[in-house]
Amino acid sequence: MSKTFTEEIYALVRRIPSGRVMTYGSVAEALGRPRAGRAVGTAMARCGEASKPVPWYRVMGAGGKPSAGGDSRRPQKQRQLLRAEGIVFDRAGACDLEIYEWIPPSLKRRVLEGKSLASAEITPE
DNA sequence: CTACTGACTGATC
DNA sequence: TGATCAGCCAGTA
Repeated sequence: MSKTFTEEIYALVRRIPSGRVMTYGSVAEALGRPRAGRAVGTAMARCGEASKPVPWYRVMGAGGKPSAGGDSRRPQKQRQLLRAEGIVFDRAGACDLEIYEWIPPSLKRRVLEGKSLASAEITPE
């Protein structure tokens, strides 16, 4: 039970289906720490050291735009990989989270029980 | 234990 | 539309 927050992040990110994405903030929120988006970013920066591969490119900034973080080529590569999964980006280089953002089943259930099910219901498929 | 560091985010300018 | 500022966080030195 001493799984580190980072490991939980990797586990969740690995569950994101192809063609779907999550934001740093939503990942943190899904793990019970709505204000830990920054820590999520730090973890993604080291996902290469994870025991199993992590689809880091399926995690982007809150605006639906790929994150930079120093390397200006990463966002480009990220978009390329996501487009290969069917995701479409607008001229500003952002995708519509209302369509592609994935809501973890466990969290989705909680949302439905609560009240606002906004984006949780309009997810495709 | 304290200090510093980011692939964050929303508000401001 | 783009740059800056100030909170928030877990991991690392």
